[in-house]
Amino acid sequence: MRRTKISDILKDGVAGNDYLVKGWVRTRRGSKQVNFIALNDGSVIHNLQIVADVEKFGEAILRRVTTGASIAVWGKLSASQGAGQAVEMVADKLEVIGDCDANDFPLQPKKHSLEFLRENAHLRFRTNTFSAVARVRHAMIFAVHNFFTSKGFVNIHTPIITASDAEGAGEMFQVTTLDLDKIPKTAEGKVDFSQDFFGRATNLTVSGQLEGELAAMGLADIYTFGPTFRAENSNTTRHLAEFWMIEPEMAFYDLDDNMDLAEEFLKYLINYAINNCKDDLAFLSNRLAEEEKNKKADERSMELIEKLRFVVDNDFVRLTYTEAIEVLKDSKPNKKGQFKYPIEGYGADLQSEHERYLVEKHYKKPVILTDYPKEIKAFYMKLNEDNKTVRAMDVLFPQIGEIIGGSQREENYDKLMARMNEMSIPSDEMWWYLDTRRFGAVPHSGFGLGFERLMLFVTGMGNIRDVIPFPRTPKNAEF
RNA sequence: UCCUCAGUAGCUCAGUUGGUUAGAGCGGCGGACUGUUAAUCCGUAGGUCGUAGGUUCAAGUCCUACCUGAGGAGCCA
Repeated sequence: MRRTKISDILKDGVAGNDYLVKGWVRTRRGSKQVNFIALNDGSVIHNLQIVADVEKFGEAILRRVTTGASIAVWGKLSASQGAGQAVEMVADKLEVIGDCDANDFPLQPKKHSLEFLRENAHLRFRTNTFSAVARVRHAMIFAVHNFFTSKGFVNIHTPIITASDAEGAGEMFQVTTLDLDKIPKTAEGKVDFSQDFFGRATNLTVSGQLEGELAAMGLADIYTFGPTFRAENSNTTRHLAEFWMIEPEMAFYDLDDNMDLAEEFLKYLINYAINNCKDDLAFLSNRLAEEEKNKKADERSMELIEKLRFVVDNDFVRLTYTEAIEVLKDSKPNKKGQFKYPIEGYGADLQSEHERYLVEKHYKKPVILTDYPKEIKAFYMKLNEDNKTVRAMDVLFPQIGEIIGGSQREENYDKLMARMNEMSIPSDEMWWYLDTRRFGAVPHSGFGLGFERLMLFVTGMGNIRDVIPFPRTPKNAEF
């Protein structure tokens, strides 16, 4: 008999039919006569209840059916006599596939803290919360490719090892095969990278954008979806040293086209989750409510699915940095001195507290801020007519802040060179990037979406380390 | 990196102004129980109180340093 997944049994299993299921035991309970086994195989958040007659199987084998053990069960599906589940399986035959010493197994049939599960990242796939997150994560990965495929975008694998250290997106991890105990030095006493594997200094990528732009200057609409590495010593609930980023890059798109795409993209992804991850989202919604039940009413977040619907159903607010500064300057917290960093006027770098005020208090919906002062943005962003601001856009979400950062790119060779010189970007190393501005340059735009930040929003989880299987953060690369 | 808080049994936590043999619930183990829903009931084992110093007659409790974790900030996605 072939194994049937529990998700399939719950969806279209026929009472009276025989099935074979395999999975991991969540709990076993019962009396002298009958045992109930909650079995989960990862295909769905729900367990299948196995009913096992004690006399039929004997104590010896049932004792081995402990929390965490893997078993195979042959049996007949039937309507459940007990409350709590519609169907259950009455076992005819039961085999223990892998024993699990209940004394040593860290997971117990009870609530565990997320911190504890993080320290047991190798086992947390067996928990409701984490398996739900993992399934939603997969659905979102699929939806990303679906969205871009439907729009005729081409997925590009940009390099993970890069020689460019000029991307300006943060501290980089160095990649080397040099013996760190015997580093070859040049005559000037510097590290002699000519002896290194690539014959030059290399790093892990902090962004696929520059290479993405090259591809867009030929394929027109491309996107990347790959790992990204930042060696920042960031210790927050929304930063990882290794994360996944989606970076579309579109020829002939101006900033408005870019914003339209970003908004449509986010709404598509969230809508996809609502329609395709119902059970997992319902569970995660409960989990969130449970976690926040001790909070004051006004500090609780909106119900998860309601929150997702809200984003899908409403237009994002779009305003320029300069307009945002005016709003913030006239805001109550600013006048009452409640901001740690008071807003004086144009030029201020917006802090988290300001972004949160705009998104969570003032507009109460996602906000796209555009046209930031050039001083606080990257060199490649297109300069506006005013010579002061650049065509940047940040999409700000409640709780998580910046979920997307993007811009229209500077396609004018001279202006780009000027900006690079102003910001001391070594243009000679970037000859290949500059070449696109020499040969058939076109207006183009793109953005980067932090995949795990999207996951935070969709799942309602509070810590980015819980929406990626094996988080990489400062001092943590255990698994 | 900075600020704040925390580290006591396998897990979640309590431990009163420093004062006898450090507690609970859950989990484990043993037993009871005719269908359970994190089952219930009875019994039982289990702790160098994060590490290293220091103050004191006496430290889980006070002080210092370090380690680890969490939350916030910065950097950003």
